Amino acid sequence: MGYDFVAIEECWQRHWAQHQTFRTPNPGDEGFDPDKPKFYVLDMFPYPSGVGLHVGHPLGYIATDIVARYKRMTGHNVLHPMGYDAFGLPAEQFAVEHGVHPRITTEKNIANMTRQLKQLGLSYDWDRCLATTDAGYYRWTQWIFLQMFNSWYDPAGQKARPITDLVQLLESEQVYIGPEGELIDAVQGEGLDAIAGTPVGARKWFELSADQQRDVLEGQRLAYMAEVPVNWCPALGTVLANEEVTNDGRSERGNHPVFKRPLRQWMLRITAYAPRLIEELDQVDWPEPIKLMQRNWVGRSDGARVDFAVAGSDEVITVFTTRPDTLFGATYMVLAPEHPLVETITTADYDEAVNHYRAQAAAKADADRQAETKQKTGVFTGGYAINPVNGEKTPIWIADYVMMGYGTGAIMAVPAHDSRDFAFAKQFNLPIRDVVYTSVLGAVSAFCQRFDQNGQDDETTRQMLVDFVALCVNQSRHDYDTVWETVATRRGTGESGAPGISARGSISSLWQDAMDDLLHDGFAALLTAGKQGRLAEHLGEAVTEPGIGAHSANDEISLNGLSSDEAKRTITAWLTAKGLGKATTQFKLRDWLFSRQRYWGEPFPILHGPNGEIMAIDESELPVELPEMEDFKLTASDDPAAPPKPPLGRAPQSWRVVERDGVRYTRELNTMPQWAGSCWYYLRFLDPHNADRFVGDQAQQYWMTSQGKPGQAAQGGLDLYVGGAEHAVLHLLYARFWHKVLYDLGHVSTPEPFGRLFNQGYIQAHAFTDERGVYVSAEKVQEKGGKYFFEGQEVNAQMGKMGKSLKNAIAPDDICEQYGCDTLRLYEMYLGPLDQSKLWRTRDIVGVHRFLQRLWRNFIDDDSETLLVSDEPATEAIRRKLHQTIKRVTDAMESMSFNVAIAALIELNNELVALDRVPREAAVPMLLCLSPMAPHAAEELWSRLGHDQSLSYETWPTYDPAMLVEDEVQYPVQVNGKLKGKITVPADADEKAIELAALAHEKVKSQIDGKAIRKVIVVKSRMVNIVVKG
RNA sequence: GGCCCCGUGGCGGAAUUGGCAGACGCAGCGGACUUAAAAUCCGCUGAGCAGCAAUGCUCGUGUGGGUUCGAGUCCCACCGGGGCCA
Repeated sequence: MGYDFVAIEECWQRHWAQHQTFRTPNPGDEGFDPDKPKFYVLDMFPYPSGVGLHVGHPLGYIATDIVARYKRMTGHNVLHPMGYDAFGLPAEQFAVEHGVHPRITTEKNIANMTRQLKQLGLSYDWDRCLATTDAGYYRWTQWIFLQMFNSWYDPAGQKARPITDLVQLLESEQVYIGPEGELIDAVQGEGLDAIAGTPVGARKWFELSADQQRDVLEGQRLAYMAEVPVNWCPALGTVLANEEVTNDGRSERGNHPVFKRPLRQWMLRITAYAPRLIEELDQVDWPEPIKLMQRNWVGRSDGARVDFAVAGSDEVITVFTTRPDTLFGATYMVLAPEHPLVETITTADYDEAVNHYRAQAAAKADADRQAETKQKTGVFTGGYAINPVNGEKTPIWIADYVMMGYGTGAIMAVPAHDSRDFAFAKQFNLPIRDVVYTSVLGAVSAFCQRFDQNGQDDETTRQMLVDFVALCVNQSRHDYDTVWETVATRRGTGESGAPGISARGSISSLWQDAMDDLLHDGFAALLTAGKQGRLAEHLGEAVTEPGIGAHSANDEISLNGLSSDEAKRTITAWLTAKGLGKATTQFKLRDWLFSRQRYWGEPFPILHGPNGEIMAIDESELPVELPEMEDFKLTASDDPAAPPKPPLGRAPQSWRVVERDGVRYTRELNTMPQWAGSCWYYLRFLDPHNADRFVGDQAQQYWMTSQGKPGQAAQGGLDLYVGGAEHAVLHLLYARFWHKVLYDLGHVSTPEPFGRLFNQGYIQAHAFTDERGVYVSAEKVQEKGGKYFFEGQEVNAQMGKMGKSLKNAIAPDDICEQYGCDTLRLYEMYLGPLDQSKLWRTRDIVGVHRFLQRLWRNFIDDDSETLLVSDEPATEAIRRKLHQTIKRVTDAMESMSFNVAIAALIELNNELVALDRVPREAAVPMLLCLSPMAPHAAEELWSRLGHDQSLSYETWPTYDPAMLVEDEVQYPVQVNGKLKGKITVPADADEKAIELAALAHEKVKSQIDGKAIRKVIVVKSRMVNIVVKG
């Protein structure tokens, strides 16, 4: 009969289901053991797609399953759930095309995916399975939204607080309202004018009308409505978040064009959390690249706000710059075309040109405006601003490379030290003035100041320049006068170069090349540029590196000679003292656009009143269920100006209109984006059936808080979260934000949700294109002599991430049928390191399948079906191999190097092949070691060994370190680092004995014969190295 | 353009973190069993040179330098592939 994987796998999957082997009790439940440490391991939330899984999907699921099974055997309470992120576009599109309600499609897809997952033998606690589309789930998604709606971010306490707290602060006049509706702390008097008493322009709460009071609160809520420029995608009929738009201004889903247009939409105030989203990354154990991507996305930049007075007016242009050290080099200013001051500043002569340009800019997409390759455009306004550091009149331009959405919508342009400003200045002939020098340019500049060619030939001059620069830079010298003396003297004596320069010819020639770049127009040009402080212009590009300040001084301060960091501090302090500016931190992150014009999403728990007032639905009335509808047609359109029409606008009036106290309200017709449901699902898994609360306190505290036990995420949160790197900024950023809000409001007990994150790589596969470049089904491609053919035609082979779009998907169902899921599990893990992308090759599967067959034959006689396991003790050699294997597998489990664990088990199994009977003392631990990876085969053999219970909760085998120590150790002997021979000495030999043995080795003797032994290095139980000379 | 990650046999990949490079698997070659094939079992398999042979020598982890008694591993520069941001 042999290894009958079909029967075995069916049998054990049924067994686990019937015995609820993997049901995990919560604290307080029957069967819960409070003495065990917890381990929460989770896969990223999958979308139940209609085409089902391909073999790339389960890669992470198999890995987490192995970890879950391993952790159960090492005495942890393991929480390992699975569920579905089931709202989203495809089901809705399917509904449009086929008239099937999205709920039906979704349920069907979920059922299929569950079947596929169960077929892989994954040890999920299926009792905890959930879908974001369940009313019992999205009820709490809506509840969390209300938490945000009813909260504000207290900048003083750096945390979210109930909005009622703010009302109290306002009523008690601890907080005033500023002219722009901003909050002003009455005690601290935030703001420049607030020295004592009520700050200028600030109002008290009672001075406001009810409408004004409402507006102030709306302006503070974490969930708020605002008219903002949004990413509008007419083809999808919906708006998108910044994170859902690609670099080239298209939708991430579907690759449709996206346009900017102003719309009144729901927003989440994620920007309030920008500093914490960066800082608190320090608390989690995540791959460094993902942390980096998050930091970059949040985009903190430290700099200064600087005020430029407009000449001949009271207006002030405020700019933000990260390079206040270059302020003396600001030779013009640029406003975004939309900047509100443009009209005031523009003089009559320039009115027409400015208006024309503004109209042009408005028609362009942001992505086009930012593209650096595009030629710079702009027009002069006729106005001038006063540079606060030197009183210079600088012309004010408008240009579309400056955008209203970033910073203040105005910049000071420093063409010498910013590439975009440089290109613009070149285009419009604006002055370019050096104010920061790198060490090389600093030396060149110093040389130009001191040099007078005086009839000397160019070659000598060039050599002097090279020597001067090389001396200054190589020795980091800034005492230019002394260096100048040296070089000048040397020229007089006819010396070709100082020692240390010419002696190191390569360095000297390096400088020659660098100088040649500067001498492209001859000496006179360089000298003039150097003397005038126009080296950047001479070089032909902006010098953007930090360096040493130059040409930057006024009567009160000087930045000359200061490093860029010192210069920034100095000038910022000066600006602050003068009331002309202030140190400021800015973030790239924008607030999260939270409305979508879709049907298949969570409805907002919000009502709109007849006068535009917003009213939240009471918690007790949740959930707001999606209305039944039959017409899901999208109002997609090619016209960017067409107004968005949410499908819920066609919902029955009985749903849309709600009466409260005699007032008719209409429901919010937008729905939440798909990311909403995945922002907190890991919390619902802790207590999925709780009808009274989004998650019970006890469960939340137990599963989310680290008990400081080995293996747990030290900082709390999930102990292991596994998924693809594509969620680096979207899901992981959004979920951290929600979690922090819940934390601030006291609903969860850790500041971070995911203590440890692991990114699995992709599975790649060959993909094939025909001569038109169209992908053809990889299944039907045949190989002949290194070439590939599809239906007789030769096709091009490529590599790509497995998936539908490349037509190279392979379904796990087929592999399971042919080899069994234990083989599939082993193969996927054996492919290579989990975090790397790797190539799928179906023909390699036989390798691990043979391993399972060989294992089976070692345990069970093929003909008689009898057990080939004996109670005789194992030989010393087998016992050693076993303990080595246990160690290797255990270490590999801890580091998730499952490929190495499998290799170790294959080695052990190969040793057993030679035996007639497998000793029980080896068989038992071997099966336990194998069981996380190939659980069905392991369970079956375990039961054949006479056990009547599943091995899922057996204790993980331990190894005896003494068994790893050999009696005799082989040492490689090197001579001068090269392997020359091997010696075998007793394990307890001391270093002297090892050394003597090594020196006595015949081959070594011949190698060191007649040479002086300088040193012998003996590394205990490693190697010996003999260093000889001569 | 900036930042990050990665380059090891014909292929996927190991290498106790600076200490015998190539574990394990695939593919390939040879042998056993078989009427035959499949399956299975045994052996060989980085390259070059020398030798009938056992074996010996040399080279070898993208390239070039460096640190070190010793480098796949650390540092610098470059080349190539991938990712993120502009």
